[in-house]
Amino acid sequence: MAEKRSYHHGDLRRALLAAAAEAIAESGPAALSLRDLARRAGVSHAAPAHHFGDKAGLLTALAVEGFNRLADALDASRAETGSLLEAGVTYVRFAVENRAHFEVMFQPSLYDRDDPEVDVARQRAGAALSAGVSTLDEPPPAEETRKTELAAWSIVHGFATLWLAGAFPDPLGDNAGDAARPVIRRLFD
Amino acid sequence: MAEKRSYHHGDLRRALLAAAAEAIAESGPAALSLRDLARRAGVSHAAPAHHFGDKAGLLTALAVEGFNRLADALDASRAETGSLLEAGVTYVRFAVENRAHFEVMFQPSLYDRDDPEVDVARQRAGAALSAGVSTLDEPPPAEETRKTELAAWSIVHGFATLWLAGAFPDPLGDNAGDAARPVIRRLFD
DNA sequence: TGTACATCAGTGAACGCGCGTTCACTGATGTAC
DNA sequence: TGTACATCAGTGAACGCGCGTTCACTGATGTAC
Repeated sequence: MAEKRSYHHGDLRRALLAAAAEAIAESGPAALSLRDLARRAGVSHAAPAHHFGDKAGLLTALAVEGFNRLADALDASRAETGSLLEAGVTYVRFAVENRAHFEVMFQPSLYDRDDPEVDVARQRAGAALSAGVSTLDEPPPAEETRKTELAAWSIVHGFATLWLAGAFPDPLGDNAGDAARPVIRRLFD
Repeated sequence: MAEKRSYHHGDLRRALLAAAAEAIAESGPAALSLRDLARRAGVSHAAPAHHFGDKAGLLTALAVEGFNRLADALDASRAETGSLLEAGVTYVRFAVENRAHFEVMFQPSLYDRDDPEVDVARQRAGAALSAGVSTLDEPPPAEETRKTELAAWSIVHGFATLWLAGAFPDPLGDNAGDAARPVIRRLFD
């Protein structure tokens, strides 16, 4: 865990973000405390303030990281499959594999939604999402494109959210992406 | 506000639930404290414990109330319109009008998900949701029914969640239900 | 290659605050007779 | 109709705890010469 023991951590910022994601996955974003974070990272309790100022600053950084990861995943999916259905599956998989980031991203009261870095990252993700609709075999007419985007976004976001909340009564297996595929497909039949 | 001033409140339990919904709508479920609740209801800080034990107990009661309200709304919608599309609109409207309940209901780490009252209320809501699918003009074949249910639930849940999070970049008006209608319709075209 | 100095990351003690919880209490209500 | 008593809802003082924040500090790193 702590290979080199020195006064300076070396990469504390990254370590704190990772610790935050871990803590949030366990107990939710609101239960997070900077002191607990410092404990997890093995530094003094005042250290996190050096990098993020306060909790909102930390969560802002986490949101930026999350939106960028989502954009990366969607771009990669589009490059590989060129399929809106698979982009949707990717979205669901992202949410489950990056639960903490996902939860923070869509709870903007927790962070500084007007932060310019957040804005850039969110727009990247939004563009990656929109690009997926153009990959449809029969792209909808222009005036319908927006509704299709919203419908696609809603169905994958809803599925991911319900899955993470444990809301589905019957077991759907342990792979959220695979479970989502036939459900999302109904939108395009 | 406080018409009759007496030692006994009369309906403190209900007043506390209403105060909780108000506080949660303002700052989220995690920021809720029993002391703040007592302040809002104008009683001593130790009073809430009499009715709910602790915070989880309070949120459990709120979740029960929420699932029952949702079931009531869906049942009423089905009785009036017999339309799955309108049931979806009702779901979205419920989420926006009962934001605090909705947020708690789908964050089961906050309350006692195994509470028998919660279970009953949740099953009521689930049944009301499923019943909507049978109102489709062309009900899907049996083996497809479940996927249609999940798709319908996902799209309305996702739309509601994204709306509440303020995630939609462009303005969609101030009526969530009306904004959702054409989006949900895409699932049934 | 060596020295001096500025900069910066992280420390640790101290503080005040709101919280949940406990507990002996008090005031109101309901019931038995 | 009246009295005694049990029950229960709500009180308020007290406690210990983890938190965020502040601040003088210390150790490591980088840079100028």
